[in-house]
Amino acid sequence: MKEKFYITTAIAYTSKIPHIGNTYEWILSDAVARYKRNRGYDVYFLTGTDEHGEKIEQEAKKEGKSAQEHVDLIAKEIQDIDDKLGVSYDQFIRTTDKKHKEIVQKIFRKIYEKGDIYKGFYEGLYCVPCESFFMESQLADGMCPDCGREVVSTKEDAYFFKLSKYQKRLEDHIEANPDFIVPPSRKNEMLNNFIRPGLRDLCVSRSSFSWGIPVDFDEGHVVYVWIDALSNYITALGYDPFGESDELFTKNWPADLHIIGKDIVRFHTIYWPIILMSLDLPLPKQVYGHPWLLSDSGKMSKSKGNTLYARDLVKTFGLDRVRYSVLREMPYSEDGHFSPETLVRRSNSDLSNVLGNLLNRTLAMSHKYFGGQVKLGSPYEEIDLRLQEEVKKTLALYEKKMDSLHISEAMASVIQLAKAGNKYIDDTTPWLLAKDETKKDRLSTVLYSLIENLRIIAILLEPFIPETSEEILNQIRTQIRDYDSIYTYGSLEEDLIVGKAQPIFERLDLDEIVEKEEAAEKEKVQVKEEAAFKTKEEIDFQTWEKLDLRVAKIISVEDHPQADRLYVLKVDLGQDQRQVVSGIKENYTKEELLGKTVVLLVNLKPIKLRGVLSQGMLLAESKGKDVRLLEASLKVGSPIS
RNA sequence: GGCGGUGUAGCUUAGUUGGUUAGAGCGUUCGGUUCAUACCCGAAAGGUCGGUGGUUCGACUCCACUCGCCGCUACCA
Repeated sequence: MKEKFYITTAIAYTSKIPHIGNTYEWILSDAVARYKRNRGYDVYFLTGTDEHGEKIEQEAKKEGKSAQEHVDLIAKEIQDIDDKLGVSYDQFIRTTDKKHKEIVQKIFRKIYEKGDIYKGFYEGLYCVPCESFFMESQLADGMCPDCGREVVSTKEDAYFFKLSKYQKRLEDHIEANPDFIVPPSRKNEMLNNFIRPGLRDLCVSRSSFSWGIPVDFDEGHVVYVWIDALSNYITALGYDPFGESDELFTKNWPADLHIIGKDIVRFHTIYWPIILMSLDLPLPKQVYGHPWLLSDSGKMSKSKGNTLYARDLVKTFGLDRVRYSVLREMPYSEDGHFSPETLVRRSNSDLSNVLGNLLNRTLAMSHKYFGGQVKLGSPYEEIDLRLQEEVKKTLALYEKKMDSLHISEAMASVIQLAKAGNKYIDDTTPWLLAKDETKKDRLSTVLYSLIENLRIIAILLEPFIPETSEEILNQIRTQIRDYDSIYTYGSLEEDLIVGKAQPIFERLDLDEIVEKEEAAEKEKVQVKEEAAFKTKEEIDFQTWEKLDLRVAKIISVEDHPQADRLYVLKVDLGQDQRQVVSGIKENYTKEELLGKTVVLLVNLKPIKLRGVLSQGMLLAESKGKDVRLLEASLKVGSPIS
């Protein structure tokens, strides 16, 4: 009987269309899932979407849609991206699925009945006009930091999860199972920052918004999104806390591997295990908090305008180049860097020059010398055995790296084998053998070795570049494609007629691509700017007249004593001087600011910012993180209208 | 400011219990080859392992301090 392997990705949050950095996780998980299948495991691969929460409710409102319409649309897009990336999931779960919602309600009730969830009060300081809660530390002189008015302490009903009850058990489990959280740096982070200092009871219900799964025994409360989202790993399998769970569940739980981003390790290694403990279920065997794929200019985000989308990349470069390069650029534990340039470089060097060319020259020679006929004409010689030794070494290294999730290094080991093939050609000089009729048999063995080598390489590359893997095997025309066959060197059929060489990866011109990308980028930015041109609410002239703007000169600049991103400025208004706190430290040095003539909104209500009084606001143009002060040329103190 | 992470050749990086000349790929330079997608093969140059101090017979590896980046967070009127 095959051993099972249950692997999951985090479910994608459906507030926005994910970029390549988000998408990376699915490719990574897919590579692991494919590898495990190849190794003979009965793999169940789950992915999906996380569709509840206040943020989604707001996002939908902004677009004038209902929450359901919004998530339907995004979930469809996400599934489409998965499909276009060749992600071989077995199930795509949505947290708005009826089944999921019902089971989450049962889970919540089960834990409540057990006494691990209790009803309490969410206490906070509330500013009625602002409709906001604040913590003691957020207050400005005991007043609302937003409007300066009084706040009242309020209590709101809420449910809490007794995390502390399981703290010791969790800590013991993490320590007894060093591979439970990988990489180890993440494990230490969890223990030192969260678990050992003590877990506080977690508020697991919300009543301030409604887009979520209702608590079925208390109207007005919805289940906290993380309880909702994390449960997907068992609801997808048909877990039933009260009755009989589906066979899918009994077979697959506990999960063998949760692959998630390093930012949500906390939820998966603290909250999730405790939920499972409360339900008396076994814990997942491993949680891998993978690093982030950063665009060359930093973490990808829409506001920076350097966003790359998987589908665009696939369209431009083809699926396997994208899969290959994101997986290859990603280290095991540190963030990786990605850009179209790195893709092109990687594709040319590894895929075209090393792999593609090896296939091409091998098949070309086979046809030139034997009409494509494969034969093992003479016994292996020393050099052939050395190549076989290389195969054996590669296999061991590859499996070790794949088993420990060092994907990029596993890939490197296969490319290394392709390089060994290229070297083997240079060492055996088939074109010289071909000139000597008596060495025909020797030549056939050389080519047999090369084709067998390629067959093995193709099989090893399947988890990363499935389309190309198949294409290589097709060109060789071998039917022996199972992973186990590579343990026995020489599984390749004899008397095979290989196909004609077809380039699998054309070389790409970096300059050309960059040019194209830049042109496309420009267009995109333009479109974005046009789309973004929305004005704020109209105001009447009287409102405008209320603004008192004056020309001011900066006469001193000091660092804010308690906030490293703020300056404390003194400005001269002619008849008066003012102190203004401003967050422009990232954009201006002290020297640059000193003496500048700028525009100040002088009748803005004064406020203390981290203890320092600020009497007004400097006007600036801002685009993303780029902030430039408006400079005036008039006399200090002049009003502006 | 708080918490955490990180700093190895021009670039991207490996380094799993501290042990002889710190590995690799890309890039660069030189040489070779022609079966091949002007590709491949070989060689070379390039690192005071951020800095200082300590533990040790011995430190990239452990400890302390320090500098530089990054993330979360406070704060950006």
